[in-house]
Amino acid sequence: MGRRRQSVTIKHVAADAGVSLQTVSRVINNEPNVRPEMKERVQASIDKLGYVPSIAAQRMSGSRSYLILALNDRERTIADWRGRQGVDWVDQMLLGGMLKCAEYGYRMIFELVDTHNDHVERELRAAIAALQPDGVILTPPHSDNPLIVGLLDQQKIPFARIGSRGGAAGIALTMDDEGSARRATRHLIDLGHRRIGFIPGSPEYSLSRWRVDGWEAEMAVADLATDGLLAEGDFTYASGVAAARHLLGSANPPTAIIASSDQMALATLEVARDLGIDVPGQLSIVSFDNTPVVRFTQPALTAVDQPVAETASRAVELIIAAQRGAPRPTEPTRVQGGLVQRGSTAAPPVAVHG
Amino acid sequence: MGRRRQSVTIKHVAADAGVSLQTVSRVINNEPNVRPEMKERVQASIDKLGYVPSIAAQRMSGSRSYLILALNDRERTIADWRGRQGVDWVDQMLLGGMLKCAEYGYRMIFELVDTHNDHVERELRAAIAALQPDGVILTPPHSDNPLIVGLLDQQKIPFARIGSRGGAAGIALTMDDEGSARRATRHLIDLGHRRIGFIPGSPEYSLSRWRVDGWEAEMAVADLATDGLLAEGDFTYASGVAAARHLLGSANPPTAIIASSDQMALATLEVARDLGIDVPGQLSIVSFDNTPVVRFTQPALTAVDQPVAETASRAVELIIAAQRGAPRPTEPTRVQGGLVQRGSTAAPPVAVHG
DNA sequence: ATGAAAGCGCTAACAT
DNA sequence: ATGTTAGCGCTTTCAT
Repeated sequence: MGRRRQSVTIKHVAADAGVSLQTVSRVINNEPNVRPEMKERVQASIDKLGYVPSIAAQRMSGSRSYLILALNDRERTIADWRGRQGVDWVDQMLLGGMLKCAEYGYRMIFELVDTHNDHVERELRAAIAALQPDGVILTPPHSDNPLIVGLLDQQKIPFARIGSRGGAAGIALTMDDEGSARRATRHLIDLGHRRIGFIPGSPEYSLSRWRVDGWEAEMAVADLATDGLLAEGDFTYASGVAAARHLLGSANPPTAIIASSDQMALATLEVARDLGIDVPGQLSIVSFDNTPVVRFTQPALTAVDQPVAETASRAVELIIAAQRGAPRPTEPTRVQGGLVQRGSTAAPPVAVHG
Repeated sequence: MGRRRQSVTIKHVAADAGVSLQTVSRVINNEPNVRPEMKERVQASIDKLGYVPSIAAQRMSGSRSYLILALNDRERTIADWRGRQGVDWVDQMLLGGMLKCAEYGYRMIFELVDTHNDHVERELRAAIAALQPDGVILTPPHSDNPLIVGLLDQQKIPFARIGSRGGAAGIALTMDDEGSARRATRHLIDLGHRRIGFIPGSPEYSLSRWRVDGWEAEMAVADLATDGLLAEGDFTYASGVAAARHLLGSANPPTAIIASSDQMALATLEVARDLGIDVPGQLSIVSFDNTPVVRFTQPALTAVDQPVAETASRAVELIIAAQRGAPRPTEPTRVQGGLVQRGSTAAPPVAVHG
């Protein structure tokens, strides 16, 4: 295919309005030092000609690229897509991030990078060199990858770290994991549960720990023991099966289980079914994520809703603000999720004796 | 934030290798007229310095942008995201399209455009002017929108039309809707069904008609009547409820229903439950899409799997080929889907008499 | 087979 | 408040 040239350029607008290129540029970028009447005249020409600045040219002259790069873990994301378990993390990121970008005239470009690869840094460097994004959004586990964080910091590219409490660099945002875990625990305690088990996520994710912290804190407040109630998990269905078997097969099993992912909650439900344990009659289950499928199980699962879209949206806003010179927030932005109550939680079975 | 300059440019590489900019450019673009030894030397410098060409600069000088624009319907896509019904169309497009793009060094940018808006053309023009994409992927209903198709054709941008049989312009790809409908119908006929109802999708989508065609054709082959068996639908749950009520409430109701979307199939299942009709004992259901949730219903739904990822992948390949001068395919590319059999289909109830 | 020069569309820096 | 100039990083001419 032949070369494609811009049909309407800043030159055309300048000629049409009878002003210099610079004035047009000033109008486009909302810069000061343009008389209102001048601005109007230029805007009229822009509208008339249907002029839209070329992002490539803008970027070339040292300005913004109007591109925000969203980085997700390759392995996990592809597994989610292929698995077709209805994991809608990416959709929700697009919903929040892309739409917010559009409001500001930015675009979001999605990129997969493998955290466990030796080439992470090279991959990221390549993406940055090729696209010259104005900002980067990191999701777990990238958010706490020192190689990635260090590179971005060094290159002075504003970046958001979703699911991280941050540190010296970047803009940290969390979905209030500790608070969510506390609310889930509180919900179960309020229903009368005393023995509440917890299946954590992969230790590679900081948020896994925070959720455990939340559960422990709320249990402590209610003066409830947690011994033998913390299983092991890594977000996957398989790990959920093992964890649920472990918890439910113990001498003094819990009457409620909080799982750090829908997949593990689904696994817990399945294990309970296998063991002839009625949900929610004999066992209550709360899950994390609230992906679409949890509404279709029998019973539907009570779940912590992760505000992914809202968080992505905030990340975009914060990046654009940073790009415009806003100071780096000192505290992590905490976007609070909700607890959606469904059929999997109820009062515990009546104790036979004290 | 200050201006961000490319850290390693073609100049650095040229200096390091001791050649002209031009030679480096030739190596990058795999152009002829470079001695192998020269090429090696340049490549060594590129690797050493970690050089990656700036897409913006490449685009500026009249070359490719390495950007492919995927256009989805705004209203529908946002509704899917917000609805959180597990519609994973976007995920599957990314899975197929993005990964294929990556293979060729391209990026996919996702954009929402409102087909029903008077400004479609302006919106699209703006996106094209801003991004200068090397190709565009259209999904229904954009694929058959004459305004969009016309604009793209006129601008000589290679574009794929998913879910369209095409016409004078663009590269048409279908998911073999007619064939899939035939296979679904055949599956039910083989089980012994004679009265098979059909709930079509929105008439705004050409593929809705093709599916009806497939069903009618297969019914005709088996010498079965279709009178009173075609309902009305528009893909939504609500329309599915109305259609299912209509079909199941008729004097001579079908023993099987094919729904053109999972949502309508879900609705049919719900209506059957309300009416005390056992699935699959008294009624078989086949759905279209095979989104994640259909595995979690009771019973799980037999479904036509739409090869979205594969189709997006093919679209990218065809666009890149076109961009490199390949002739436009004369026939639509047909990517065949599969029929996933689950618990919602079985033999019809035994007839009381003839 | 290689190099030099011109220019893509835009903005930063410097005039006026 | 507006205009002029230079140059971003690269590819396309057009030399050699």
